Amino acid sequence: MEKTLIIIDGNSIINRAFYALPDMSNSDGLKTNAIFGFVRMMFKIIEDYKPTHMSVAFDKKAPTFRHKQYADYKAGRKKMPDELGQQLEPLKELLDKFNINRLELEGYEADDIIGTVAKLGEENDFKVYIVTGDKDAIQLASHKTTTLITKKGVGEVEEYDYDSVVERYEMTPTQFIDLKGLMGDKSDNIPGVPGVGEKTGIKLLKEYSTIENLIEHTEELKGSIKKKIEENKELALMSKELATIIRNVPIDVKLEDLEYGDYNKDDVIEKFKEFGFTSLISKLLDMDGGETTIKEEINLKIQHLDDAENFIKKAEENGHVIIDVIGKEGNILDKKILYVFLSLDGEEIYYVNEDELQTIAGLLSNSEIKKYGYDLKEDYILLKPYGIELNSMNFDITIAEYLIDSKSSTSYECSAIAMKYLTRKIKSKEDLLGKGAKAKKFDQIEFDELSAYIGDILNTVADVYPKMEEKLKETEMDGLFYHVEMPLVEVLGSMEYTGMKVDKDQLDELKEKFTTIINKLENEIFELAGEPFNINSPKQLGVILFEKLGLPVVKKTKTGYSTNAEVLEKLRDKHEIIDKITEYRQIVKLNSTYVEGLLKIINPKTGRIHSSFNQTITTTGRISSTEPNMQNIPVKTEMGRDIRKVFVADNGCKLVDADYSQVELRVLAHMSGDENMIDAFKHGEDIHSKTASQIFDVDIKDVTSKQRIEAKAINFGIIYGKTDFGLSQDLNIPVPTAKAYIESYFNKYPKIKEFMDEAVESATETGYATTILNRRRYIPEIKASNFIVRNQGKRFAMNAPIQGSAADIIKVAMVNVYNKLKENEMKSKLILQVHDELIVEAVEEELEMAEKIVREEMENAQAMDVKLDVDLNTGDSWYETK
DNA sequence: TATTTCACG
DNA sequence: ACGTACGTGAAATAC
Repeated sequence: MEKTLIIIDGNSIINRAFYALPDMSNSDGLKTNAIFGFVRMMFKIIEDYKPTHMSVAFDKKAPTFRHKQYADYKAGRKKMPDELGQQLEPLKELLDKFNINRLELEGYEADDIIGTVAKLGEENDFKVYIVTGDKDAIQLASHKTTTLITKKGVGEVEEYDYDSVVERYEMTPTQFIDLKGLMGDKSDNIPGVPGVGEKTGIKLLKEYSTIENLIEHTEELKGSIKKKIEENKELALMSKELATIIRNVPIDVKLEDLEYGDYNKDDVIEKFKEFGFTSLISKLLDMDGGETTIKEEINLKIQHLDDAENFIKKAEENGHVIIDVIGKEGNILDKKILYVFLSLDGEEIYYVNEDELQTIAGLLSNSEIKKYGYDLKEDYILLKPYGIELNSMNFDITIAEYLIDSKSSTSYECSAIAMKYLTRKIKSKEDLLGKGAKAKKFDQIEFDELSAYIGDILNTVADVYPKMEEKLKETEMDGLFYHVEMPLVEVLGSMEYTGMKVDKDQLDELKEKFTTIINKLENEIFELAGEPFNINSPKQLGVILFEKLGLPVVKKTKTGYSTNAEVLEKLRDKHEIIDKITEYRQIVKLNSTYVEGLLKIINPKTGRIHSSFNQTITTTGRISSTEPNMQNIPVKTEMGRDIRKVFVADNGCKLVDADYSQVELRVLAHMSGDENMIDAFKHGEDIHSKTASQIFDVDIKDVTSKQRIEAKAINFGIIYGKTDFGLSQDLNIPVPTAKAYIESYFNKYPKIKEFMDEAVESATETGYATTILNRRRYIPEIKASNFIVRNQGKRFAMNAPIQGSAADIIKVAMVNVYNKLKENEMKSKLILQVHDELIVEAVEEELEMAEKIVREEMENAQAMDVKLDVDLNTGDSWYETK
C-alpha cells in the first residue's frame, strides 16, 4: 500500500482557525476556538487523505537564521494576541495524546522543517501532503508532494501539485521562489525589487526562468525594468534566498517516528472534555484508528408491555419509572399518541400503543411513582387530551442540564447529553428524522428504528440522571431543581395546554383598520419620495432618504445606512416623509407581527392561543415564550395597547393580572442590604422619586418630573451596569454630569456599590454569578484579555444575580399559585407569565379566592428584607387589567 | 441563513 | 485607549 505522509504547518493553521472561528471558551475560561478549528480541519484532512504518517511543525519563538541574514525579516509583524497564544500549549498537549509527531527546531521556521520532512518523504516514495494557509509552501509542490492551502477560513483546501501549479500559473513550483524574490512579500517584510509586482515578475520569469538567469541577461531588457533590475540585483538575490524554504535542516527525524493511528482515544476524549468539544468526541469515535474502551453497543431489550399490572407493581417497588411519550405532530389538543415507552432500568424497555393507554393510566397518574425523562413537558401535554395527568414529574434531564450550564454549547439534544455525560454515541433527532423540508415525522419511521431511538433516550436518562443529580448537589442547585424547576414543568405544560382566549372578530377588525392606514401612508410616502419603493427594505429606504432626498447620514450599519427609529427621530425635522415612515413602521409592525401573526396561530379547536413556554433558553433563568411570543405583546403605545383588547377571558371568567412592583430593584435592595434603599421600600416610597431626591439633594416632595425620569433611568441603568457614557446618551446630558449622578447614586446607596464590586470580584474568582436560589450563570467573558469583552463580562456579573433572582422568585410564585389552585380543586387556571406578571383566568364564582391566592403567593414567594409588592387588576380583557 | 428592526420585561 | 445597558422572539428583506 502506498504510504501517505501529511505535514501540517501548526502555526499557520491555528492562526487561520483563530481568526475564522467565533470566540469560544471552556468552563475554566480557556479560549478554545483556534484549537477547535485546528482539530476540525485536521479531522477533515485525515478523512479525505487517509494518512499513514503525520507530523505537525511549529515555529520556535527564537529568531531564525533568516533574521540573522536580514535584520528586518518579518519586522512589523503584529504580536500574537493572548487569546491565541494561550491555546498553543493545550493544542500541543492534545497532539501528544493523538500520538502525532510534533517538530520544532530553534533557528528554523516551520516551513523549513516541512520542506525537509517532505523531502525525506519523497525520497522514500511517500505520497506527501503539506497543509498550510501560507501560499509560500506552493514552492514545495512536486509530482510527489501536494500542497493543500486552506481557503474560506479553515473549512476547505485547495490542492497544488506540480501539474496544477504549472497549469494555473504557467510556472513551476520552484519558480515561485524567484517570483517572491522579485516581487517581495509584505507580510514577511521581504523587500524584492522595488517597482516589480506580480505581473511584471511573472512576465520576466516566463522569459528567463530564474532570477540568476535574468541577471545574466539584463542587457536584453528595456527601459525602466532594465534599470530596476540592474540597480537591485543584490536585493533580488537576497530576497530569493530569504524566500527559499530550506530542505536540509539538521533535524533528527525518522519516518517511522511519524506513523499515525496508534493512540488511545480515551485519552483524547479526556482532552476534548476538558476543552468542551462534545461534538468532536462523536466524530472521533467514528474515525479509523485509535483504541478506546468505550462500548458502542448497548443491549436494549425492547418489547411490548404484555403484563401491565406486573410492571406497575415493579414500578411501585422501584419508586420511579423512565418514560417517553411519542406523538404525531398536530394540534396541541389532539396530537395523537403513537406509543408510550417505559423502563425501570433503561435496558429493558416496554411500550404500549395508543389504544392500550388505559392499562398504564394508573401508573402515569400515580403520584407515588416518580417520572424521569427527557422533555417531560411534551409528554405531559400529549397525555392531557386522553384525560391522563402525568403526575410526579421528578427528573427531566433537559432541565437538569440547563441548570448545570445555562448556556451549554451542546444544546439540550439528548444525543449531546449522552455524549457529554456518558461518551455514548446515540442517534440525534435529526439523524432519525432528517432535517429541513424533507424531515420525516415519527409516524413515518419504521417501528424498529423508532423504538431503538427511543430506547437510547430512556437508556441515556437512566445512566445520566445519577451523574446530574450529583452535579446539582455539588453546586447546591438541587433545591432549586427539585422544588422550583421540576414542579414548574407541570405548570408550564398546563399553561400551554390551557392557552388564552382570543377574540378573532376584533382581530379581523384591527386588520382591516391597519390595512387601510398602511395603504394610505404608503401612498403618501411614495408621493413624498417621488417614486414607489419597498418601505420595509432598510436598503431601499436608505437609498431614498440619504441619496435621493439627500438627508444627512446619522449612523451606519455594517451593510449600509441605518434607518432605525433612533435615526429617524433625529431626522424628523428635516423632511416630512420621516414622520410618515415612523408611523408606517409602527403600524406595519403591529399588523404583521401581532394582528396577522396571532390570526395565523389561533387554535381552530379552542379559539385560544397556546404559546410554548420554554424553560431552557435564557442564560439568566427567565422563561421564554414562542409561537407566539406572549411576552412582547405591545403595551407602551396607545395603538399597540389596543392589541391587548383581543386577549379576553372565557365566558363566565375574568382575567386576574398581577404584577410585581419594582421587583428587580427590591431584589437589589435585599441582596445588597443597602439600608437606605430598603428603607425607601419599607416606607412605601416611590423609588424613583426617592432616588431623585437623593441624587439631586431635594426633598422628596419637591422632585420634578424631569428629575424623576432621570432617576428612573439611573435606577434601571444600575441594574444593567450602565456606564456614565451610556447614561449621558440616554438623558442627553454631558458625560461628566452623568458621572456625577452615578457617583452621587453610589454615595447615597453605598451598599449597592459594594454589592456590584463584590459581584464582579466573585465572578472573576469563581467564573460564575449566582442568584438567591443558587442558580448559576457561567461568565467566561470576565477573564477575557480584551477590554470590551471583559467589561461585558462584568456587566453580566452585575446583572445576572438581579435578573436571575427575580426569575427565581416569580417561578416560585407560579408553582405555589398553581398548586394552591389545584389543591382547592378550582377551575381557575394560571395561563400566562410575563417576567414580573402573572395572569390567571378565573371563573367568576372563584374570583375572590383566585385574587387572594395570586396576591398571597406572589407576595410570599421569597422572604426578603424588602417585602414584595403586587399590583393586581381584574378585567374582561388583558387591556382592561392595566 | 444573516441582517435589521422592533415588540416586551 | 478601547466602547459604552441586561434578557428575549418574530417578521421582512437580501444574500
